[in-house]
Amino acid sequence: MLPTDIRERLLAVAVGLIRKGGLPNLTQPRVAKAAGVSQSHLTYYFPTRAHLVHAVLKRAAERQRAGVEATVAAADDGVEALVRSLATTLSRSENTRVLVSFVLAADTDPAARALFNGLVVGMRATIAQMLEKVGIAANLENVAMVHALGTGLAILELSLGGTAVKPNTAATLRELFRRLAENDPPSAEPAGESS
Amino acid sequence: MLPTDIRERLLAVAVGLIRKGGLPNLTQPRVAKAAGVSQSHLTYYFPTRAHLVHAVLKRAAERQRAGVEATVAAADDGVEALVRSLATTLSRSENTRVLVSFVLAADTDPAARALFNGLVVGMRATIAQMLEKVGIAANLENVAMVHALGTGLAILELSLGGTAVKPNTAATLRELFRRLAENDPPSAEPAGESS
DNA sequence: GTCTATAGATAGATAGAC
DNA sequence: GTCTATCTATCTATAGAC
Repeated sequence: MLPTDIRERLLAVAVGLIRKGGLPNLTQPRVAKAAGVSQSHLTYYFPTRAHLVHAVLKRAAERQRAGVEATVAAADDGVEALVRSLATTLSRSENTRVLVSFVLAADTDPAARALFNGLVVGMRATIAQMLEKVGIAANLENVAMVHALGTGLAILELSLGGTAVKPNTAATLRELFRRLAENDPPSAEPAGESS
Repeated sequence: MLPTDIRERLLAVAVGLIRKGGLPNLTQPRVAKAAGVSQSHLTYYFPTRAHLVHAVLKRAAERQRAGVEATVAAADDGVEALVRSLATTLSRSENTRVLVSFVLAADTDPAARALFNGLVVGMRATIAQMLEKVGIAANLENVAMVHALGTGLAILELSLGGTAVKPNTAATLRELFRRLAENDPPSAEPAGESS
């Protein structure tokens, strides 16, 4: 019941709206109504929609990271457990709607882009931990590959789910991990790679 | 100057709006204005916004496919040429905004989902051609992997472009192709692979 | 801090003349 | 086929009382 209690509830409600209907679903009237306050009271905490979106995405990013971090634990039980846990996380539409919201916001708002930046840095760190746990080199190339593949799979799951061409997320992840594990460390050419 | 001339112009204008500002940028007043017709005349051709979106995405999908198919030609010059061509295509924000528009529309509209379905089928066929040209097995696993990775890279380019954490799209593609080329065909279990 | 009320903008859609 | 005009709904934002 702190003074910030309502602010917290507003954020929680707003994150829920994004998770259920994406960024287009995040409107001030809807947030206010779902939180049980007047619309102008929402404005009291978040003067403009941009403020609201920024705060909500920040909050959503934390939740998103927590979700992926939870799957790190699964890596303790080996690659197959990790694959399954990851596939489950990537298949959740709610999570991907948050991702897409970031993409939309980042495309038009530099502040949102910076936020997404931070989320990505965190994601990469988490992915690096995963790879180490299952004995795959956690270098930049491998982390980038897993990150990009995971991103793509999540997007495809969201927009193809329930159709005939729906991606086999678990199988694709399994394949990638197999190849990353089998290969020698990505051998740089004679001169070596800089970045 | 066919009777369908204006309809075509409307579609062309609408695709441009999506490529420049994504689906949120596609509004009826804007399409009508940019095409130089009245808003109600737009309605004459596309009675509702859903009709418009459907027609526009269909048109955009053709353009999208054509873009990726153009990169197939690059595969004739070897993997490195293909990698560069692909990376360029995936880095174009305009192309990715079309992709994101499909994702958004598909998430709420079954008709859009079906359209995206068709686009994906075409994409996969094109990717299979690419792989064959550069001597990589064009099986389902490899095609799915390239498709998902490309999708993820495009998304990350759009939302991280110009930042410190921007993905190295070409390098990541190169890495994947290297690994796909090196590995033996994804050995199926004893029984062999069916489809 | 919290509200009611409302202004101002824009979008989607319809009516009806030419 | 093409237009003007308008209706309705929704959203963002502000004013001002308590």
